[in-house]
Amino acid sequence: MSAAAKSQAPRKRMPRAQRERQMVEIAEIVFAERGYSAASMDDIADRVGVSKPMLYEYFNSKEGLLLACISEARAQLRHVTEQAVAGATDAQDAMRRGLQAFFVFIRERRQAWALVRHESTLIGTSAAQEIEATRQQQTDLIAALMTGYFDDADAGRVEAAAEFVVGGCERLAIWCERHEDVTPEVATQHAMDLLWYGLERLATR
Amino acid sequence: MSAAAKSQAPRKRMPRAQRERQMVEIAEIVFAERGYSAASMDDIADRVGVSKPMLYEYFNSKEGLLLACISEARAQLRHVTEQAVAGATDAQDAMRRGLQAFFVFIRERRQAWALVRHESTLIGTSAAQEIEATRQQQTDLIAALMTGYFDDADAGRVEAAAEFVVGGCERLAIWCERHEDVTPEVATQHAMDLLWYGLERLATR
DNA sequence: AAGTCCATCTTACTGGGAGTAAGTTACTTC
DNA sequence: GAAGTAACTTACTCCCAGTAAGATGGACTT
Repeated sequence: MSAAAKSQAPRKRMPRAQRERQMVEIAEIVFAERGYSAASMDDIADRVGVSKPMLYEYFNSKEGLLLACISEARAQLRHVTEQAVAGATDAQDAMRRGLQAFFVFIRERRQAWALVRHESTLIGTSAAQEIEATRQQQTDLIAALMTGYFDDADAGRVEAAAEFVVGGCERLAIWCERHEDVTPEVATQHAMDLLWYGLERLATR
Repeated sequence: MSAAAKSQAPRKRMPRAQRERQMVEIAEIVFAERGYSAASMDDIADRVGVSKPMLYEYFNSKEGLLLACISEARAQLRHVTEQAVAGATDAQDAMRRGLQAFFVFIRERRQAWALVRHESTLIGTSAAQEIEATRQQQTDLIAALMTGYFDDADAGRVEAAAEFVVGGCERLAIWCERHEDVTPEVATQHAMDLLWYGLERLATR
């Protein structure tokens, strides 16, 4: 065995929970850098320093592993957004804080965000559902916020608006990635400008 | 060979262009119904009534075939949107017509739309680029429309708004799929309401 | 009408990665 | 220190994307 063994610590055993966390952590990196289908379970297993059947023991399938990664990211996103909105004084403030939290999150956790962005291949599978559930979570948060702060009783309209906001922010976040100079603050400002006052005031004819 | 042979016409030869069209048509169906990764090239080849290497001869790879499907859909979307916006009288009218064309398109061409929705697996690959290019196309159309009709000289703001609109509409379209009763007209109305006048007028505190 | 050319098409394979069966090792507990 | 079990491994199978090499039929020439 070579003298310069990379992590030749004789492969310690570790409790399931800890190993799972480690696997998810590394899988997130590999999925994000190679893409879901190009990533191989053998590769992930190697990097974790464990054999492939362990991954299957804990996550059942490649998709199950992806799912765990997405769930993790989703929980974090939920947490930061709820925290941010909690102290808001009015509707505009709440919206601004929520948007800001989102844009900060996706900048700080690019890899996790990439998992959601580079949607799964898997129509009708649980991973696709999990990604949709993440959006649903954000949509619900926004819809609840609107229902709390706004007068409009039309549920359809509130839902539609919430969906629109989620989709718009997702796109805007991707746009931000192409423009290094656009900070979360600027992104938030753009979104608020549009969302709050609309396009009408810009129209000249 | 069975008497009830499904399409036992002795497998006619046909010119490349025509065969390609047929392949794309069938691939679109199979990708949409099975999902990209679950769809197999053997299956597609069978349904076309041709052997697998023909698919590779014409499209080089599975991803190449997907790419052809997406390009096709993209061209169609571009066409209907441009046609719709062409006769507009003012900014609001242009936006409304464009949105309407989009929502009609995705209702009428669900399969094609599903290809774009169920994003590829393939980070950094040409199929992912092609999907992004489709969004870019729509973003550019909207940005051009805004630049033509609005006063705002800030390019960043116009781009951000266009991105937001594209993302919002994409989400709204998916929301529509879950609500059979939401017609393209209603979807357009929701989008216009939000986009044009913003949320401010709804806020009560 | 027979020969030549090449686009269309086929059979029969390789390689790689997802998923698994069955067995092995180290830690805990009595 | 023996038993029991959680953590782990080796060594496979099978499926599917992609390919090498060759067969076939139609169009065009002479």
